[in-house]
Amino acid sequence: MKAAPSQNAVTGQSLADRLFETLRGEIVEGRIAAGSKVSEPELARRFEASRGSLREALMRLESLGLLERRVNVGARVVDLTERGLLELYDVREALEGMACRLAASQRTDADLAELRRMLEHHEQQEELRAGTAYFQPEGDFDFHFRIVQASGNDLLIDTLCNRLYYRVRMYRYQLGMASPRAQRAFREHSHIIEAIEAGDGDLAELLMRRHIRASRQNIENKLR
Amino acid sequence: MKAAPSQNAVTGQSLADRLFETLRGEIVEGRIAAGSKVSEPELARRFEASRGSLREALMRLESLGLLERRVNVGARVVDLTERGLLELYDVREALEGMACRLAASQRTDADLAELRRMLEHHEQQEELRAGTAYFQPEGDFDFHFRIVQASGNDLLIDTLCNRLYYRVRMYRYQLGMASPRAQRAFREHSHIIEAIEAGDGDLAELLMRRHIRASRQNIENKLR
DNA sequence: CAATTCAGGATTGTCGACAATCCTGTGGCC
DNA sequence: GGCCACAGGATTGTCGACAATCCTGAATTG
Repeated sequence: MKAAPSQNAVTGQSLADRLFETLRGEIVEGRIAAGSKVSEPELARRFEASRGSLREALMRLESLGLLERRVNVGARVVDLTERGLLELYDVREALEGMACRLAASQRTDADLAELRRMLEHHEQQEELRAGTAYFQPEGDFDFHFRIVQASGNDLLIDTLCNRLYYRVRMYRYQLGMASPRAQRAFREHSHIIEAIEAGDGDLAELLMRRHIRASRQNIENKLR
Repeated sequence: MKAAPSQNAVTGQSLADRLFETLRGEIVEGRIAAGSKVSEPELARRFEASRGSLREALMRLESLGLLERRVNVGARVVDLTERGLLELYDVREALEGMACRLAASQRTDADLAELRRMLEHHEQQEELRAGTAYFQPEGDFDFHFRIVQASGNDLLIDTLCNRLYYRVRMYRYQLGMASPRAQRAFREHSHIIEAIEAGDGDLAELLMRRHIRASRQNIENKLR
């Protein structure tokens, strides 16, 4: 009989991994305020972990772009700026446009079925709250997430899903961008998937870029 | 008089920073072979540093995509695959195309002067070795680097220059892609800069995407 | 002889302590 | 009153050691 295994062996991830995920959630949801300074000893006490493991988590958060660290000074949560948000939209437009193009040329039956199923699910939820101006952020998120997965490009998937999307969610949570574009966005999603089904990469990319650019324009107008 | 300051204060970077940069160079240039396992104690002895500082460097290399780490197993240098190289091209096509579009709309006199100066410099070097099939990798690199800088989008700049380009250089060094596209690439560069000067974002993006796609096609043909 | 078990060695994950550096506020000086 | 120097406290960077985990290969068994 082996000794009681640590949490490490059970979950297949290290303590630093768990700290990283926990802190990532708190930063994204704003429980740790944007722009605020984070103290290593304070967090180490709070999570009852050593500073070493915590530093590892902080370093990963830095590589995610959620934290900024300066030598001998410490780490701060990035602050949410209008410029940063618009920059995010431009990069997403480029990458998700490419994801659509690739998804259209490399599509599999499984991907298409998944996309169709998701769209029907969203349609259902959409009808339930028809008329409300509230936009389902998770539904929109699902859509973009699945499209990127269907691109089959691991580098693209990693860049968007493991890096940029956390920043996207951070802006969504904290600037609370409820969008009145619900119905229009849904139709746009539908058209994008149709283009992917048809294997029309050019059109799929064009529609996705328009979709994201419209969302960006919407935000830009609201901020002024 | 203060005590002798550590290297830290002199260069404004930590020991882990220097280890990171050194190791990054060795991986990019292949002195640490692609696909090989890296041992923390071994490198710690070699650089006469503690394992802690070295682990920090390794973690940054992981976030650069040059290393893959698995819990309780260790780190390996990523291996160079045809698929990975082609994925890189697709992502670059999307991002650098957008960089061109942004550079065309946000161009400054300083950026334009810099681009022009660089182009003339390349032209000079080009004539010196006219006829040779050898393609100046650094010149091409300069070009793409400067264009991205001129985009003014910090997220885009960071993603390309501080992440993807190290992988690009790793493939260039180790798969030694001397390209016979020298003259054609130079003309393409020239046309892209003209479009940026004219403020034509659509054209600038189109030309850059074609430029990168042609390079990708060239590599794809050579590999088969 | 092949497959399996299980110890030994090596490596990674985690921790606490020390030294170097930075920020703060207090005192002195012009 | 304003500016500068400077000490105190706190924080970060670095290090070595211990514990948990994984890989290797030899012994065992069918």
